[in-house]
Amino acid sequence: MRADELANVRGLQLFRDMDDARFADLMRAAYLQTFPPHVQLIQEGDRADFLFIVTEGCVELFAAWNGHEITMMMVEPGGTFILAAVLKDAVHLMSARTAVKSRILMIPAEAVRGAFERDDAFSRSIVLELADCYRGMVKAQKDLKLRSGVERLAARLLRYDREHGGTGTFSLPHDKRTLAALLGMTPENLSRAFATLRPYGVEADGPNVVLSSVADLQRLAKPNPLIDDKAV
Amino acid sequence: MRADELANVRGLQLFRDMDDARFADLMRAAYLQTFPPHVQLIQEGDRADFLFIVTEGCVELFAAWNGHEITMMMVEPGGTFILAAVLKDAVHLMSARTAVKSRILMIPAEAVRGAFERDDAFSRSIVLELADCYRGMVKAQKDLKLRSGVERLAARLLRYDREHGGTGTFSLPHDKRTLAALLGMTPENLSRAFATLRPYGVEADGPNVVLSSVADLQRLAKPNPLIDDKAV
DNA sequence: CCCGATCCTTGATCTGGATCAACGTCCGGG
DNA sequence: CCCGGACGTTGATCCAGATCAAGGATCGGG
Repeated sequence: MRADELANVRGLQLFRDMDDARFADLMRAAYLQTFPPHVQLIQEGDRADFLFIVTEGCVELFAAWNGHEITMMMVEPGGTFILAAVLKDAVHLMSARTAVKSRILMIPAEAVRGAFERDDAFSRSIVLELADCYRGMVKAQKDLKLRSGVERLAARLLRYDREHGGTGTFSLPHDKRTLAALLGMTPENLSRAFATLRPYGVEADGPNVVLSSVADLQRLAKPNPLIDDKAV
Repeated sequence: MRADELANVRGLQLFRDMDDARFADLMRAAYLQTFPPHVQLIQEGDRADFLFIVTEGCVELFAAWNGHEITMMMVEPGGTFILAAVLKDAVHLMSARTAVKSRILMIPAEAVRGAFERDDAFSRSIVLELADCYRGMVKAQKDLKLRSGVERLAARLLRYDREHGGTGTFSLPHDKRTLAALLGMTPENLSRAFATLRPYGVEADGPNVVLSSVADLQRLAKPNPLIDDKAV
């Protein structure tokens, strides 16, 4: 593991306040591995053997039932996944696969639970991390049930713009097929949604997006911090 | 607070392992109150001032945006809500109202955070409780996105039956209007869904339901522990 | 005992989004 | 340099579920 990667991991909310020695123990037990795109990392229903942390690349969490498949979320660098299952020593509710080539830190579940039992600061950090995960799911649920597809796309574009500094110019973090799945729509409908947003100043050229009339777009998307703000 | 109520609260996952004195402190700071039906307890966007625990009755968590309103979940006796917001000292993402006359234990957020800081066993219990909440949301998301309305109703009926001892006879825990909202459909469509399930042995007479052909219903609902099992 | 309100059901219609199909564009490999 | 496949767009059609409308059933209150 490179020194800068180690520093990045150490700086995550989850590990920030952890005891030095305990953190070193965890890292000693962990594996860092690089995976090519589209490799399945976990399968829903399997026992949770590792806590995963994305250090580079991007991982898709998804779920399937009766032949359908849905995308639950995309995990970006600095993000963790499967924390809840690891702590409960339970079975995965979601599957995971790399979206692109990714570097993933894998910490054995046993080690995580051990640190959770023994390190009080760590167990408190876990609380905050889990609270964030939970609230993220609540927001996703609201987004999905309260807004139409076009509104979801509009709100998402505004969020991406905000996260890129609000310049009105950014490029999509995923390909459109993935973005469609993430927004809970088909690729066809995403395409149509982009077309619908053209009159609202949304110019999409491949992955590059320019928002030339943010005010109009906001009037349509009605962004709400209780749905769209990561930090809230 | 009655002695049996106190014992019930003490027995909850959240408080079970807590230090005796600390638990007494928490209870001393708490208010127990009885509310009539349809009283709004919290408003999304407001600061989280209390952790709520339902001891009797039933509370609906809901969210609104742009004039629509959706039901997020129903909290039954023994259930807690707003834990994540209290711990993060953040704003509510959901509103809450009593569905029926309810007894609610309200613990000041300050006291909860204090206990969380000082009582290691409590902070670990919180982790497990939050993990359950998170996984509950994941399951709800899967249920909603992967199944049709009829399938959701079928799976839900099977779950109610299971929770009532699997006798094939039970009564619905909520009125149909509420059940519809909980399943993410309109009352009209819930009514039609019940009609659709009649050939599968579902006899609904008011709140009373008889499942006369569980196997047929299961073939339709394709229940899956990773969606339908509370305990998983 | 009747009235009005609430809840549920049923029917008719509408619509957002899914599905099916075809086509253009880009890109990597032979 | 050309071919084949992945990806995205657009059009046509279909369907689940929402909406609109109306009619019973039940029940509490005057």
